[in-house]
Amino acid sequence: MNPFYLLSKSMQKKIWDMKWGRFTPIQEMVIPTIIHTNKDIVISSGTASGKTEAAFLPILTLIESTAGQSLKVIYISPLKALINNQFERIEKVSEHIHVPIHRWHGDVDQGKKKKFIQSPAGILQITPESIESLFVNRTEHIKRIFSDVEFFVIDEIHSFLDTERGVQLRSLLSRIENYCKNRPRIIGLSATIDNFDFIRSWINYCNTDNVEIIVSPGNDKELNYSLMHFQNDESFKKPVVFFEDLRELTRESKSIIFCNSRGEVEETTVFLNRLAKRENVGETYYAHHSSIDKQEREYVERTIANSSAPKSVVATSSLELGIDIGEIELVVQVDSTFTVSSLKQRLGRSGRKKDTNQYLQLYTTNQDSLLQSLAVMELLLEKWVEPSVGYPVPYDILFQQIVSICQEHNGITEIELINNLKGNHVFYFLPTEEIRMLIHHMINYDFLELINGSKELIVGLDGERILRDKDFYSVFMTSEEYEVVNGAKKIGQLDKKWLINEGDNIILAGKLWTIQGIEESKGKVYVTAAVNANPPRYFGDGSKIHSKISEKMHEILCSDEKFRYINKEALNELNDLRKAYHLNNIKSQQRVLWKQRDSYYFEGYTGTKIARTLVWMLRSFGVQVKKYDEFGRLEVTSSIYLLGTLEQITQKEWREEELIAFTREEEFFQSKYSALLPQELYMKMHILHEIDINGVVAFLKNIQIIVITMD
DNA sequence: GACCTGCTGCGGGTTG
Repeated sequence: MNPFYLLSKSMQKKIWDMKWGRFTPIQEMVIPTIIHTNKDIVISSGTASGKTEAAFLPILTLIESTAGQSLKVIYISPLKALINNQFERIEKVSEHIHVPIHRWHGDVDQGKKKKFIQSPAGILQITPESIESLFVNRTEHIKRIFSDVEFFVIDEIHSFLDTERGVQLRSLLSRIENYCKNRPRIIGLSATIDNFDFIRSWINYCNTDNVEIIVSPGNDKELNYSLMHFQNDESFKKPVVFFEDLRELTRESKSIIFCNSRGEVEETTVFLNRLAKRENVGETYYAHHSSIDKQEREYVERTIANSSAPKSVVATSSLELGIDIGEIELVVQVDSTFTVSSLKQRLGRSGRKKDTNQYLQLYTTNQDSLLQSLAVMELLLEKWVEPSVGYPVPYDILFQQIVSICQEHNGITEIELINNLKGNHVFYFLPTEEIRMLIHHMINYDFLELINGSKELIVGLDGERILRDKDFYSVFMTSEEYEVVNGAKKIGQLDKKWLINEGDNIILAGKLWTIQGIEESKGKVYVTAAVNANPPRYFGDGSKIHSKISEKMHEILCSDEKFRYINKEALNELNDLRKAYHLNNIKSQQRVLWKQRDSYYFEGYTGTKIARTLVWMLRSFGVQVKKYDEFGRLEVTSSIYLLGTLEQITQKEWREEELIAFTREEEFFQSKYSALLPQELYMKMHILHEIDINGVVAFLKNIQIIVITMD
């Protein structure tokens, strides 16, 4: 049966009015499943395949007769921008059917929020953090608001699977369920995902069979791609010819140029605009990243979306998720992404229009990046992406949620609290003794307080301090920043860890500035225009590379594959890297230990987690690791023979705890609330997030180590 | 050698 006839009369009329030709394949599959079954559903398909409508046409059909009276659907988005975007899309579909739609996030004004609280109905579009704020600040209303909810729609659900933010969200959904007459169905909208089992249990561990995953048939778009290498100089500066080539490439097309850091975005934007100016073209390249003022960013998004001229945006992963910037013809990636899924997501931003193809240009500017880019691209072509693994033992989020739950209940006994957590979808599996240990720790440190003859728990004084801070609602870490202003105009932000002085020249938002003054108390930096400047530095986490990427890099070193999509300079560099490997006829299951006088270089080419664990194991045997990188390449200077130690590592019975003494401060796990946990629970988090003993042993057993002496 | 994401309520005043 044509899914059209499954929809309500008003939805059918709406589709007529919008002059839709036909449903997309994903819509044809999803509509009957929502209407005819009671299942949770994950809709996995590329951008612009009509996922939102696939979910909302049938949902509106099911709820339209009663949606005027109470809240039926909670739509959750990781981005405020996406809420604003989708608001218009959903409003369009539900125009004439009296289903109210409400937006709720940090930028929505109080009046609108008040109105919703007074008469909650229809659809609520909200962020995880704003759900948290409802539990904390609107406690007396939540029962009334949530009781009739029938659907949770989670947009970009893949972005929640492996993150602390996802743990928080899933906990919040559990807490909402406690107030619902019936358990709401979960509909997830996702880019391509792997590891179906994991996403099923993320949605409903009690009944994974009831989660249907609907994957759209792959698109028939042709992918055009190539890689160009421009070796940087000794001071790691990108050569001018690289920028000239990039200018040439983007002169006639609308493109996104992805860089790996905010500083590179700034540098690239300024350089490209200088080249464009030489051709008497006006501003053509726009910078986009999180430390550029929001208004400026929105201006850039609009300019790119509405421009018919070939303008381009230079961005970090800030433009990776679904923010609408119109049709993009070309995606450029400067140096390798850290994950395959990131490259896939970025490339999906081009060729969205019907009958257009996808164009991807990779640039590399150093040898590692070349090798890594090839590895990532090859894995993408093999259709591999990093599988979801979740966020293990989330005691840090448990800490935050306990504060929030105590606030929600305004007095709860320890037994009730534990029962509540045991019924929570993300905490149920944590041992009761450990939950109790955390609660008692929180009482001891005044995060919680016992009242009513020590029977009931409320938020303690130090808990209040955390709870009343506006920083409470999000669970991810952020760094402190200065606000940069030019007169009354906000330009963006600078990382406080980066030491600046008056008179320094910086690039921000693609423009050059001189720092005129720093007002520490207000956290403000005052700037005026300059003619010459350097990009600022921002500080982030280290990178964790999946084993599969490192292994692929090693495989490429061993092979003599020419890769038809790379230029001559890239092939020359690659052959240069391969020389020693080819000369010694190294095979892909082998790993080389290069010996040079008193130094040993072991090129492990394995994942970052395994590499670090290996380093700690080596240190425990007294081997001094001088340097190591995220691909497991390490340098050792030691009289102890490394080979023997590696052998011993595979034979020993390891306990994770014994590696802790050999871990440097900066190598420990860290998250927003991790420092507030009892030591024992914190170490559990560290162990499960950072240590992989079985991984190291399996890695060492699967490889054959070849010792080569270099002189 | 990184990147991204988010965020009180209330009362009292002014403005459209």
